[in-house]
Amino acid sequence: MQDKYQPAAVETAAQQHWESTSAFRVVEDTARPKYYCLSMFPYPSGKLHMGHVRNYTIGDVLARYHRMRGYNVLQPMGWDAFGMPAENAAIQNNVPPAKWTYANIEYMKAQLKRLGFAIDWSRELATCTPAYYRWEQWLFTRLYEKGLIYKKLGTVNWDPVDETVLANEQVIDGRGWRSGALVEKREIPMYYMKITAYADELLEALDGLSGWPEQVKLMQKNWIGRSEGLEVHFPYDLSTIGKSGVLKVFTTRGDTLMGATYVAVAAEHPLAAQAAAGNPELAAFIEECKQGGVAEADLATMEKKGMPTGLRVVHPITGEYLPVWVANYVLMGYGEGAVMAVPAHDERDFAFAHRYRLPIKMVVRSTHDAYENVAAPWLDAYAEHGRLVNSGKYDGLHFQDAVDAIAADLAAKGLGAKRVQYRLRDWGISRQRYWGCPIPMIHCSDCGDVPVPDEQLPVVLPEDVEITGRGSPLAKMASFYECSCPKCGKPARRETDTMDTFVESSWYFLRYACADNAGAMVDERVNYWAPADQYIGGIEHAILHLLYSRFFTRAMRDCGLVEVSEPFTNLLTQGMVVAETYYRETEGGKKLWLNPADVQVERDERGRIVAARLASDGEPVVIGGTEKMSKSKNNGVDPQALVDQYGADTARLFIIFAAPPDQQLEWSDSGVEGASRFLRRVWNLGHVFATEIRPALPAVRKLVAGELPAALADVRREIHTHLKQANYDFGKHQFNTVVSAAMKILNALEKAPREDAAAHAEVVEEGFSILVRLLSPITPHIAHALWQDCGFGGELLATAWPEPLEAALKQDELELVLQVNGKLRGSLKVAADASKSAIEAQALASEAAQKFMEGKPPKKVVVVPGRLVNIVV
RNA sequence: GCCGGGAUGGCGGAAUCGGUAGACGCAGCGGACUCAAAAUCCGCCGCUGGCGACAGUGUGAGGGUUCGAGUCCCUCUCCCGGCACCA
Repeated sequence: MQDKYQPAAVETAAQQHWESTSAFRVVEDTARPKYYCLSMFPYPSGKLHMGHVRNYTIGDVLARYHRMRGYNVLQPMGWDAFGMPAENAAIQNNVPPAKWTYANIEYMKAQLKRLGFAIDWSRELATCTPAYYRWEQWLFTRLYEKGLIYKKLGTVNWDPVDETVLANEQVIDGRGWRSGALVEKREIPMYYMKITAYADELLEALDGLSGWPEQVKLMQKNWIGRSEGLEVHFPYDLSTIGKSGVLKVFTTRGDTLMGATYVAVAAEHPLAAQAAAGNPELAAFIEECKQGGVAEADLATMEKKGMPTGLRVVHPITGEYLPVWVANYVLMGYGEGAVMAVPAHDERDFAFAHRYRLPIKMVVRSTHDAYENVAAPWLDAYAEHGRLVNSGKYDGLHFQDAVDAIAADLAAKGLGAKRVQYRLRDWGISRQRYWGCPIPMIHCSDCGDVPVPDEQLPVVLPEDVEITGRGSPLAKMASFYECSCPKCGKPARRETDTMDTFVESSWYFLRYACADNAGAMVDERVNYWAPADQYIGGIEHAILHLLYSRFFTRAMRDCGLVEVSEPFTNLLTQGMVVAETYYRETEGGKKLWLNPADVQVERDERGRIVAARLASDGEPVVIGGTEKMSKSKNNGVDPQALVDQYGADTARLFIIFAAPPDQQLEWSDSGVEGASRFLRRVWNLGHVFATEIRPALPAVRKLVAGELPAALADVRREIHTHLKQANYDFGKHQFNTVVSAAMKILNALEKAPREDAAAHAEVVEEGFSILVRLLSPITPHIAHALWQDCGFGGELLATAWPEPLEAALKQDELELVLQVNGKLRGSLKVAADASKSAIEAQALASEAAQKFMEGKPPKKVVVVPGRLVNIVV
């Protein structure tokens, strides 16, 4: 055994051992409980970043811990390999997306291996390979035939200069990021997945997900947004619209129908187009509404504007004429593209009506005393439920009765009914991009849209393509889109859109179960492994990715492919990795971001940071605050450099110790030093144990006989107490305090008295073997080496997890806190089995109590067993 | 704008059911070892007052419930994540 800790040698040896024994390759085994430990697969962006290291370290800790608990553990890994960055890299560096992606995968895979994760690499998959996406295409055609995929118009960001569709991320302040052109909304035909068909099930099933964080379930619930309300039909006014018909709206405030004073439609609504035909001013306004991107955050924060159309509709109850307005805040993609406006009881309508001097009619009297009329400014009370006024026959009815009565009257007239509406919209999956899974459809002028037949799958994405950033590459490749109709054989055109990359990530976790099957999407092995027992990934995926995956699992269930409905039993959402930022302002007022590695900080005598300087020139820099590690802020710490300098175990230990998994992790170079120092101390104790302490072990063990000297019994109790705490913390995934417990155990072992060498050796042997096992999921390499070198016996991976022993934990005397009037005034030693009244008597008699009671009689004495005594005077 | 979350020493964080606030670590300060430095080891370390014993005070701000609140309730401030084409 080396007397100094040499991480590189230790880690290479351990990794070679695991490799040569295929330690992490796993097959189905019904004799043991299975544990499918899944981490979100990475996008192969080039190099691993700290977020990846954190994610996979947490996953690995769980995987290794459960393995020692006796589970049959699967921990797979793959690559979310389609996506925009590959196209951007292609434009920038003139590298084909496929080549760029595969090179990145190769590099990042080597990095993952260097970190020692217990991954079954035989199941590795990359979504950009035909072997993977052919099954996505196959499923697409099944879902299309089931009616779960359909085509309709969708709104996209259009860059008129580059003639291309932009992602929301590529629209900056309403302009295209490359061209700088003003972005417009444009409607194009797209394929949609009918996730709304599962809206109710996705919502209801949230209650059963006891292993998910409440906040994630709440976000999903609000995202699905089930609301009960009324669909109301406003008949067209023939004299202004010139034809019969009805304008449909949905409202959750059917009780306020009598207060509706106008209706508003989206700029793309047919009535808006009709009115604009003879009204240049309105046509100009509609054009204006089309400017800007489609991101909801932008739409929600922009100034609410509108214009009258001159058209009217008829109020379905009163028969009054209501004006039809075009408003920029009404969206064609939501519901019917029209809303009824009740300015007296809706904040947005209230502001709009004030701005355009539209009538405001109060129809609900709230419980709010001051609420007699709806005067500006807006009060939240205006939106309360209450009894109706100014509503004719409905006066006096409260919310639910009013909705019921109005719904009944609307139904009698055929002008509306109660309806459930979801905020959730169907999932538009068409992308006008190259680096994605081709949508397997063929457009024939005679037969219409025809799915590609199974025997023609996969539709292979050509890899010899030129990426320019203008237009859609596939739409320019005749060799790709020219084809013949599978039905009639005539020349036809292949669909040139690719799928949203969220589609690949919606089922990869099922494919891991049988990644080697070239003949089917999934096979019976999926029913052994699914659902994943633990899923680990960033909180930023709380809604979209997780909801799509839940939907996809159900869609595949209904195609008979899997038995389960929920893909992930337990969910752990990890926090971000953040680091300090530093910058200098250039003459143009731009910020030049400097990497923390190149900056030295100055501290005052208390250790507070007072200034920072660039190491290379010694001149000051501005301290910019902590932010998420990113390229743009240049505050990333390269995991590779960290592993090269300190080793994988130190990197893993620091990441686990620095913060609980679900909170943000603040990078700290000195914290890494501390982690490294701790591992050196562990190694040193291991070395001392193997060379000096172990030979002193007695032939007959006193641990078993219970004859330890009192001081060593205390050390042993402390170790088992920390172990108990660590096991509890493991259960709630609070791994940072598991490390704390390990540190406390090491402190206790180092300080254990050595007078009785034989008894000391026994306590250290037991305690150190606990420490090594406790650390093994977190720092597996050093644990592997120490387990061998200390002669604890057998393969560490196959060793059982340690459990605290009741005999070691037993205590005769407890120390209680003594309070007088809730203030800490002393402590109290009591027998472990003392009764409440005995404790009370002992407390009252104590010197500290006498002193602070100042002779007054006790009014009340609170005794919390094992904790404290509080005397109230 | 809407939805969700967070705030505890100089810093990261701990405190399990409402029961000793600051475990563990980092930084800092003092000391030992050393020719010296690094490494290592020992001690101190929330804030205010006090030589000290000790006292007061303290978990983003303000109120409340309780014998007792970091923890529960109400109001507010700031920061972070998501908002359907970043992944």
